[in-house]
Amino acid sequence: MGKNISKAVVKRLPRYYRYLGVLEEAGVERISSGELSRQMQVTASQIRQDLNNFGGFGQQGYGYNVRYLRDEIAKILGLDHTNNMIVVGAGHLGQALANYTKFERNSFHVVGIFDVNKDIIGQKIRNIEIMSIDVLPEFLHTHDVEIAALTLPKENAREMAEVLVKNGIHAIWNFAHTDLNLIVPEDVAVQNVHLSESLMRLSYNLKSLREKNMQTSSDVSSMPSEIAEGQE
Amino acid sequence: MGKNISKAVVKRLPRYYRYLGVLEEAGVERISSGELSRQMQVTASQIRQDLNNFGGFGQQGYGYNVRYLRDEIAKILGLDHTNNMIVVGAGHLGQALANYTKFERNSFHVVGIFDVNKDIIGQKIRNIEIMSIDVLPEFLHTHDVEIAALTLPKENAREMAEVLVKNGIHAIWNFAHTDLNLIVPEDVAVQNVHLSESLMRLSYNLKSLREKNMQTSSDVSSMPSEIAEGQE
DNA sequence: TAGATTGTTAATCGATTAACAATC
DNA sequence: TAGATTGTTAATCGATTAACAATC
Repeated sequence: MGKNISKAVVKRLPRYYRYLGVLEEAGVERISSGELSRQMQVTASQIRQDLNNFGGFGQQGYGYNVRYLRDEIAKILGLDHTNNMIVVGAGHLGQALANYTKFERNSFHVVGIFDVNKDIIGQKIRNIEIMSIDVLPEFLHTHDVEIAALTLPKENAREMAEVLVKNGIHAIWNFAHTDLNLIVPEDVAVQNVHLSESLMRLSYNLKSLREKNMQTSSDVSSMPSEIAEGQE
Repeated sequence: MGKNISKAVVKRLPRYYRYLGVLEEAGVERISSGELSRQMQVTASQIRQDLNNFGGFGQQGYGYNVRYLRDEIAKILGLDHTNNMIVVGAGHLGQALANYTKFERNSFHVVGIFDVNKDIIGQKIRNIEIMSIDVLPEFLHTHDVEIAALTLPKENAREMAEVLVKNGIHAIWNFAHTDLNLIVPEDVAVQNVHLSESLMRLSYNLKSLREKNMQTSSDVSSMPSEIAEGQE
């Protein structure tokens, strides 16, 4: 129990969950690690290793029962009960998150939205009123909130993270372009979504694919094939 | 040239870039790998190894010039020239991306937004008109577009990815809850932002921190200290 | 010059893949 | 039972960290 699961494994779990959902919807009852590995483009070995971190969910000669395995992963991820979430920062991104109804299928329910901007306080997003940051502490003490999505500019994010933690939040979904690790005690989980950084990685990959293509095409045409092979 | 850089390194580059930006704004001229490692909470060794994949940017006995290093990383990431981007899908998330002006500081400019919904076609977001998907191919042939952000429901995402690729897009920023790898040829870069999966990882981490805390607190109180230590 | 710090090689660590005995 | 496929151990691969000679 409580075995330390590597970050790499945790990163892959939601993807397994997604593929199993697609299979279940398609009416597939059982699947082998081999077949799943083909669909997901990973090795069957990795799938079996990953799952066995949490227990033996399969059966020799049969494979895995899709519905059962999916339910087990849901439990592992904490999707077997409602997770209430607040959104702190009602800018465009915060509003988009609050509007995204599909989170609810995965147990995540937005129960409050907060902002400092007086002009938008009182507006409603899907029946959820935008409230003033001033009432946030009281809200947290009177409601059962698991997760806070933080969509503020980086200037205000750290300060707000401290307020959240002080008022009992133990999970921060951080969209601000700053690191909270130094701010937040170690019993608080932080998951970063740094969109700018994701975009930069895309830009890097675009660039390096271009360079690779230019290189290989010129290699083939202008170089003796021996050297071209050597560079491959 | 064209050395294959590991994914792990590419993932860290934008974070270096961010920290160097903060340092430059603060007027810091030079920094050693040791000092940067303290601020970023990584090892100095890793910083030096990472940077040396791309060349020797430092100087023995001095460290790294902040402005110079930042500019070099910008070049590596392709931020030294304008990257035009379109947003395909003008839902809440697509609109949030189009509204996010800070991408521009990093060279990313939204030059078009597309949707199928006739009701919103013609509306403007920051001077950028929402256009019909029907005119997308023509737009791509008459404009210089590097990147397409894909913010459609998963049902339409794959089909649209094919259209984008057919019309010359080589970089897709994928927000749809589906994998495009099988759809897209290998000279097209795909960067996934699966928000639901990120949220699930947060939920997992929250859960496992809770379990760990419960465990250690009960260990200390109820077990002989030898065993408690052994489990630490 | 002496001190500081890089660039780079070598050692360690962890994650992935392969192999196969166990077993349904 | 025979065939299929898991669970798990062992082998390989890659990434991180440590160490230190080179050098500013």
